[in-house]
Amino acid sequence: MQQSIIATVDIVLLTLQQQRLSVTLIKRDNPPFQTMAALPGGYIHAQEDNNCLDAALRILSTKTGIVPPYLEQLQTFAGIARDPRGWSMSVVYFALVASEVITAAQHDGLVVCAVDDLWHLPFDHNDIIAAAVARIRNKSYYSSLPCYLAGPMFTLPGLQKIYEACLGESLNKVSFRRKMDELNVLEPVSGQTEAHGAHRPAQLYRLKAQFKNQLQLLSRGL
Amino acid sequence: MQQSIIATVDIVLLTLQQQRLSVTLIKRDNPPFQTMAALPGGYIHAQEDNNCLDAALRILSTKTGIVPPYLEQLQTFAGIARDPRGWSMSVVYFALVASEVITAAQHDGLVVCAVDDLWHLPFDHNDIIAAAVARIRNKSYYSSLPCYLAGPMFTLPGLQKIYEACLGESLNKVSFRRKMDELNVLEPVSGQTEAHGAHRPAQLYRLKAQFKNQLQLLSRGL
DNA sequence: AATACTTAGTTGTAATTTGTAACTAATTGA
DNA sequence: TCAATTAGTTACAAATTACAACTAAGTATT
Repeated sequence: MQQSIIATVDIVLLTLQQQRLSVTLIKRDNPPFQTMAALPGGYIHAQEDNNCLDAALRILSTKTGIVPPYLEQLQTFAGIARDPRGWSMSVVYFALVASEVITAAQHDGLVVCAVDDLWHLPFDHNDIIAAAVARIRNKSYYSSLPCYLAGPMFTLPGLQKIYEACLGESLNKVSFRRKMDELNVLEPVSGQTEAHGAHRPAQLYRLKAQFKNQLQLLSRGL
Repeated sequence: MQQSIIATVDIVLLTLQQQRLSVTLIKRDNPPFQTMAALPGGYIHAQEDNNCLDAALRILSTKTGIVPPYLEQLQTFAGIARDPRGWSMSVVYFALVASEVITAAQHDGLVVCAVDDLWHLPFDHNDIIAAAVARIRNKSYYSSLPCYLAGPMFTLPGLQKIYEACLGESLNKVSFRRKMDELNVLEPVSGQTEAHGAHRPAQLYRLKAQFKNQLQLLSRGL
């Protein structure tokens, strides 16, 4: 009745490059689709991975060297059609990082591509990325999720641009600031401002300590 | 590197009994936890199940005889601690049905229990049910999801009671009707009303045909 | 048959929320 | 000193939402 199957974890690592929502791909080392760029992924190790989140963190760390501040289970994809070797199953996570983190990761074969410019990818990775983009778009309307695409410090005008890139539409300045205020996840960095050119400098903000690493919350079951 | 694992599918089959959100459990036939009530579940069959949704439908049909009008992937649970036999992984779905459907299903060992009255269940099934309840609570604020807990025909005052049971709070009559109107998923059953006692009878409504079975939409990829 | 009673459904208005424009503030360079 | 540009605030208009009071439709009672 029961049967053994191979389960993998794939991660949609999203970031912002040139104000565009982008996904991180890796050139594949092994067949099938060897040398082609695809989502970072790997097998679940039942001995060492306490759960799928651990597997996602391990794989992401091994293949990219990145520990993301935000990681959330997206969906599990399974079926006969997604892998030429036959029936397969993948638990997919999506992660958010600032682009500097990807730039700093000196791993070989990393490709960052805007999600709107993607070519045809191996497996069902186009579908998976589309699902991840839909999820972040939707959550950007009411959550602080896009903050994890910003660096450790950012200005409100800068953060607004990030939200606009996620949502694909421009936002009203006052409404945006009201929403961020209600979310209550930001704190001003006292005395710190960001000057750039002949203008009034903007106040710098950062995530409050308790929101800096969403992984801590996840491991505590929230 | 890669290793075989056993993957199961569990289903949180929710319904409304005496205006209370309730879950359907089945007495277990086999160890571990033999004879104890737990979520309906079973092994994924890679040959016959095109994807996990198919597996969920097959298991639900086999164990309860029910084909639910609404079925959605909830989350995948994995880890060492959830099963005494060791590391395990389960793709969990949640389904919604009218209570008449469960009453009509003449399968042995079915137990329907209000989610607020649950005792300690085997495996991590309490956690799983809590996640399902959180999902439906949240979605009830903006979606037509609770409609699938009603029978084929229902009145607006009756549907409001269902929404209130899902949300755990009372709703304003005018606001509720406005929301349902905006959702645009209901149609009046012409000339049909439901009389009950010495009062003005209420108009009967039903889901528009295209929303009657959400499974069709899912299999088309929406 | 008139009326009291109860629930269904609608209408009008108050309260709240959201969106916009116009203002003030702060900085640099001419 | 002032023009230019972006940051941030304030005041108000528009839209949405919540509530209360009303009308409608049925049965039971007198």
